[in-house]
Amino acid sequence: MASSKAAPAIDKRRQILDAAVRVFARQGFHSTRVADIADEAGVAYGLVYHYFKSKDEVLNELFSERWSLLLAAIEEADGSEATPRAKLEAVAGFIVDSYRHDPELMKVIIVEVTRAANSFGRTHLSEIRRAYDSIAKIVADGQQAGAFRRDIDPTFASMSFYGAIEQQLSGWIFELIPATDNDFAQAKSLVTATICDGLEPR
Amino acid sequence: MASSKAAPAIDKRRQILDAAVRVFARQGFHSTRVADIADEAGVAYGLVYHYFKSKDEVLNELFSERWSLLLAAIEEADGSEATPRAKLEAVAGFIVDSYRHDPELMKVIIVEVTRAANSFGRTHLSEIRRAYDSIAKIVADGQQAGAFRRDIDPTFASMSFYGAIEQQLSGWIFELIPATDNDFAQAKSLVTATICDGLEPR
DNA sequence: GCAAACCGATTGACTGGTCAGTCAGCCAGC
DNA sequence: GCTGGCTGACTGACCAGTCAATCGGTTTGC
Repeated sequence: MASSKAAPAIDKRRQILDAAVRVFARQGFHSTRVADIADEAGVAYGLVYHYFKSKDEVLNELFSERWSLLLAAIEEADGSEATPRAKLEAVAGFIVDSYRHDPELMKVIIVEVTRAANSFGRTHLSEIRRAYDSIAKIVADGQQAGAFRRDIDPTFASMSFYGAIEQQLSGWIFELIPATDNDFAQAKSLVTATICDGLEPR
Repeated sequence: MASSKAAPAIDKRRQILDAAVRVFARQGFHSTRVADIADEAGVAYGLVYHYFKSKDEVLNELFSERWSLLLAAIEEADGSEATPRAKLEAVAGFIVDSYRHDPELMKVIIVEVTRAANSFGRTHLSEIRRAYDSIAKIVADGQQAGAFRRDIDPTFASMSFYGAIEQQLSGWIFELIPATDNDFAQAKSLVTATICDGLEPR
């Protein structure tokens, strides 16, 4: 082969993960056979089990890789000097950009984990919760600083904010609403505008 | 037996549907065996196939029964003389009450259909979309009437509104947030307050 | 009245097909 | 010639859906 020395092991592992994203996005986790992943990756069936304990572990790895980035992004926004509103906008922006950058991966994460209460959602509940909690903290600090009204529970606001964004992504995933670069750009500011300013005129 | 003439057929069918809700809610659709449904309903395995073409059809029936009520409720709200904001509040109220009244059924519908893009979501996409569209219409009419600002796309607002509510239900379903009668009552008004007034003080 | 034919509801053992995961060995590079 | 990444045929378990048989109530014929 062309590549001679660099550990091919890591390449193959990555190859399998990337292939899994494509196949999971196309067929969904449940109707994906391990053979489909191996085929898509161009490796032998058994190699999947060389790198991963099970089919589940492939999905777990995909989720954890990405979710940790999201958690880091939220915490970075929270730690910044920006206004609470700008912090929320940064979070929304990160999520939208994640989708723009790799829609298939985000589709898999949302459809198979985040929204799958009975299967993988259970497994990753604590990681998912951490995201909600961090967003709630941004809101609570905003209330403390007088930037947000105090009669809305921060946890509640956090769920609404995250729910609104995820529903947008779902709309794109389901192809219920158009998903052009322009829509992505709009979504970032509109989510924040809706949640912070409200639908009623000021 | 005590009951003599009334068709027991219909009872058994209902019995199977009700049992299916419980089992689906407990184990999820995918890890539910048809035998589990039959056992829970106290009927023979084969009877499930007497009343339903397949395991899928049981879930389809459960979804359609409930979703048609939701669509009717949204359209009734839309047709009323209330303010746009009150219409949204009525929709939120209906959904929250649905959960309060039968959390297991709502759990099944949300987890297995509404949020399952790759399986049943696909099948029922047009029914789901109809709900989003009806909510968008309420928003659009509100904009027309000057009650809502016009720089937020009605489809976008509809997704945010519905997403915020569904995320609340998900929080209850996942047991991430408390679900007392008081929380239900609060949620109804807070969703509308958040979406219509926004987080920032007026 | 009564029995026989009838018929839909009900039963549950069985089958065919599907896959996740195993494992015995191959071979490329050192 | 050894090591470990790599191969893919194989197996055991699982389960949706089938179907032949039974049950129990109703109708028909006399």
